[in-house]
Amino acid sequence: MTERVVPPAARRRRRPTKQGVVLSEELIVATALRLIEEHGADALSVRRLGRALGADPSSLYRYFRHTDDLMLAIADELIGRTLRTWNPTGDWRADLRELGLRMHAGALAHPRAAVLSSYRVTGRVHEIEAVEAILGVLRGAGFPDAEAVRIYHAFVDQTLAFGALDSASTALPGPARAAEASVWRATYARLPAGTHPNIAATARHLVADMPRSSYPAALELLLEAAEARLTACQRRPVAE
Amino acid sequence: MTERVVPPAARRRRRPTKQGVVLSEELIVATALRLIEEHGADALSVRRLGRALGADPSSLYRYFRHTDDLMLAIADELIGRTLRTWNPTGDWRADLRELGLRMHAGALAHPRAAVLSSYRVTGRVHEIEAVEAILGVLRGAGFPDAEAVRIYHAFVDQTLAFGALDSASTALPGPARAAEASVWRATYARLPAGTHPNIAATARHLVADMPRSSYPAALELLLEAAEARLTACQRRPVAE
DNA sequence: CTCAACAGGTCAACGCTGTTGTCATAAGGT
DNA sequence: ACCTTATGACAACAGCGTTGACCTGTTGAG
Repeated sequence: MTERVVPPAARRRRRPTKQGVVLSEELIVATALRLIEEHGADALSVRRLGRALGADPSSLYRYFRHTDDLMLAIADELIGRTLRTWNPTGDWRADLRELGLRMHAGALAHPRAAVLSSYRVTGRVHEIEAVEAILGVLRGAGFPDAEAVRIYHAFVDQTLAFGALDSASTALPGPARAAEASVWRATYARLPAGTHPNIAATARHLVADMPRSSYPAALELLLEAAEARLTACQRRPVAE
Repeated sequence: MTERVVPPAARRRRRPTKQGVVLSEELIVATALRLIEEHGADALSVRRLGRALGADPSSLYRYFRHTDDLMLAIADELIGRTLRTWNPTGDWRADLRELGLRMHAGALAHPRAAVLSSYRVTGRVHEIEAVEAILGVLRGAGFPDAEAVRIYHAFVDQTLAFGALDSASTALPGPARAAEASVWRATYARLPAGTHPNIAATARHLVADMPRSSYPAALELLLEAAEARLTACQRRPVAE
């Protein structure tokens, strides 16, 4: 088969579909995001997307080689949107905290897309910008290269992983979600101290803490550990 | 439609399939796990599972209402297996590290089940046992109750989140997964220092580090931060 | 020892999915 | 104004989860 997809730069003939829509990579991604948000992750299929766009499903294969390509484009768009609203101040810890919380919030704002795209490495422009920026913050703070990459990796994966996890629970169908929320009060808080001493002793804290996301706390722990390593590095510098 | 699924307790007539197999919930779950292990996550479909069992696909609907039900049964089995092989030694840091790595490995071994079950609070026996055990480790180490719950929450969510994240990437269809692995070498490592100085400077480390899971590193960071907090608490005890 | 009830296996069909080979046509460069 | 070809449309394929209807072997009661 001859290559079906034409690189965006080479596209010139903007021929409308039967229903009068002029397709483009941007329009397709935007429509996909809208579909996901409005009707759930399951609503995203090539056929439904085609219908929503007013085009034949097979037309999309002129823009994306397969559905996976489309997912990567969606993921990159999400990264771009988040990055655009972030302006670092120079304080590495504050900057990373801010970016982490922003990415997490961004994921929660598009739960279904976040779940689908969190685990992809896109290699696209927005992602590259993000990598460059975060590495810049860490190296600027004085982390040696190897350590900077290690912290970067843990930071990014932690943020994406929690984003997907928390998105997944907010995306649960209504009743199931309510049931989950009450388990801590209804089940755990009632366990007798005799059989479950540790749960019983901390029940109050569990009920208060567990229904909320632990991402902020986990992020803080990561930043604390990173700072400790930084001072350790600076006290006794390592050869790279 | 009258209810198709009969509760396991009520099952009595063990009628063999045409190919002579006697079905059961246990056999179905075991076969599903075997399928996933032997032929990858994509190999698990109702039809393939039926074929592997020597039964008509629709027979499975006598045991599970839908595929999700089956996935949850598989997940429950996994939790059980993981807990059963963990025996704490008394060293809180080593014990948490061991449990975290075990849970993560368990998730990776059965990616599909992990992705589906990571964000659910079941409130079932195995889960309760795990909560009690982890809280016991932390409180035994000397963490005050509130801090113990905070650490527990971050620890568990981080483990589940990374388990799901890493599972999701291993569950990618073959070609997509290979593509991801090569992005760091093919795209990132080739960016010029002029436009992307930080990526260029750390390219070597990125290529080496990024294709691997960052969970072990993230876990270590969490444990380090926890230890720091513990010594801080012990130096200046807080009123609870 | 017989026999009716019914649990549980089977069959066929529905509508959905991603994907591709082929064809038609209008846009753009010349 | 023409010719090329980019790009949209169509039809078809195999595979998916799921369900309603049907058939049959097992079972416990009489």
